[in-house]
Order: sequence, then C-alpha cells, then structure tokens
Amino acid sequence: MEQLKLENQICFPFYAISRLITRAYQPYLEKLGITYPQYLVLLVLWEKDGLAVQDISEKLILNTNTVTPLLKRMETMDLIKREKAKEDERKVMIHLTREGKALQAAGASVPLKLLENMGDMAVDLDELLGMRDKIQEWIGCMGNK
Amino acid sequence: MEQLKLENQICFPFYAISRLITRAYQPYLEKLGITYPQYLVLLVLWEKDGLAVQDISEKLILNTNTVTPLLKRMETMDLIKREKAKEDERKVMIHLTREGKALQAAGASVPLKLLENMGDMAVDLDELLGMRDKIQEWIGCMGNK
DNA sequence: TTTATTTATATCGCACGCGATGTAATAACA
DNA sequence: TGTTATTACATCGCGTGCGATATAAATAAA
Repeated sequence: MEQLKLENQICFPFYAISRLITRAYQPYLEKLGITYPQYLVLLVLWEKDGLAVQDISEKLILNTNTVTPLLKRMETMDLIKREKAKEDERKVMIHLTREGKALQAAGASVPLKLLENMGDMAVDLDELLGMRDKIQEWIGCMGNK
Repeated sequence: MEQLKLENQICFPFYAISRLITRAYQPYLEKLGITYPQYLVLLVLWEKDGLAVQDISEKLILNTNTVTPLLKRMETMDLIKREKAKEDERKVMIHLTREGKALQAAGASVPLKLLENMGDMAVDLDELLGMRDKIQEWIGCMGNK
C-alpha cells in the first residue's frame, strides 16, 4: 500500500507547512497582540479600508461563519469598527480604527523578519517565492467554489 | 507598502491551499465517516500499528494536547484502542480496531481520486509532486522545533 | 402590491490546534 | 534510598474553520 504512506500523500506536506509557517509568525504577532487570521484581516484592510464582510471573506477564502466571529473579536479589541452600510442594510462595512491603522507600522516589518527566518532554515528564498506564485495560480483555480 | 499586500505574503498561499486541499478531501472522507486529521492518524497507523501517542504526535507535527482528544474521539468511534504500555505506564499505545483496519480498503482509493481532481483543475501533477518533495525538505528543517 | 426568492450576515454545534498548566510514572542523582 | 528532575499524557481555555441553519433586507415574480 505504497500510496497510503504519509510521505507519499500530497495532503500532508501542505497541511504541515501551513501550521509551521503560522508557528513561525507567532512570536512576532504576539508582540502586536494579534493572531495569525487577525493579521490577515489587517493586511487586507491596510490595503483597502472600508470593505464589506463578504469582501474580506472572499479575499481570505473563509466562510462568513468564520469571518463574522473573527471580526467581532477584532472589534472588541478596538482594531476595527463594524457598521451597516446605508445603501444596503444587509451589508456590514469594516473600517480600521486609529489603533488598527497604527498597527501597520509595526506590522510592516513582520514579513521581512519571516523571510530572514526561513533563509536561516536552509529554505531557498527563490524557491519559496516561486512556489508561492505557483500556489496562487492553483488557488485561482480551486478557490472559486 | 508593497510588502504588506496579501498577494505578496508568503504566509497566505500556504494557509489557503492547505484549507482548499482539506476541502477537496472532505467529500471522500465524509463517506468514510472521518475527518481529515482522523484520516492522517489512520494513514500513520495503517503504515505501522501499535504506536505511542508521542509517535503519532511527532509524525503529524501536532502537540499532544491536539492528539489526545483526537484519539479519544477515534476511540469513541471504535476506530482505535488506547491502552497503557506495560513496560512504561506513562505511554499510551494506540492500536487499530477491526473497524479501523477495515477502513483501509476504502481509504486506499482516496489519494488517487484527489490527484485526479487536482488534474482536472489545471494543476500540473508533476509540479504538484515536485512541490510536495520540496516542502517535505523544509518540514525536515522547520519541524524539529 | 403582495408573495416568493435571493443575498448578506449571523448563530449554533462540533472538531481541531495550541499555549499554559497539571499529573503520574520513570529516571537521575545526592 | 530518598529527593529531584524529566518524560509522557491529559486537562483547560480560547480562537479558529466549517456544515447546517436562521434572519433580515433587497430583489424578482405573480
């Protein structure tokens, strides 16, 4: 049953490396007082503030039943504001607070630190970036649904 | 702030593709009545039965506080048995039940079906397998803490 | 203009994943 | 041998993820 060995699975390496990368981010995000998914939300909002819940949900490829509680926690932390859109009361628009915007300065240095970390671990950075681009193509295929 | 855009992050693609792959497995695993992490545990045990909790924890790169409840649920489902090792009462040895072993027949076809799925999605299989091997190298570097 | 359908979020329940901590058994050591 | 340290799991608390379902607003249909 060669195809059932763990090292021959396509699933496991992606599953494992995703968690290892999250772990690598953690010490830096801990200093900012945020989690990894919260950081992803901030990345999206730093790029464009005032998005609807659905926009964030689509960009992060997360369901609303994940995003809604995530955003509520971030509102409690005073990182964002949630308010209904005037033109369509079904939509909830997300805006950064002063605090949420202020975190960008500290958050900007995190990706570079991570890259340095990966470099120290004998991970070839060119390969890493090439793989990132390839995976993004796949996400484009798989993500729509 | 170009380095803060979501598409320039190394973290996000790995995070997203991992969840998309898990989603792709789900319909097949649902028929077997198991979850994705439970499938990973079975893969390990099908390869070598009678492992300690720690062995499974190391192979899957998961902490014991994740693995213990996972195994307890699988014991409730009658997929595995948990019993203390006689030579060292701290260890808990995990053995497949008849049911757990029986699932292997159905579980063996899942990886191939997944590969076919990925192929349909314009994902180049050679690239996929090459990437898998490369990620496994990284896991070897990062996994040991 | 009612009624039916669709859309955008939210709620519920459950299974992870993990940091922090606890506990019992074994090993190390004074 | 008695004490201390280490090891192997387990428990607790909390934050995701997600299937199933609910709710309210907007849109389409009758």
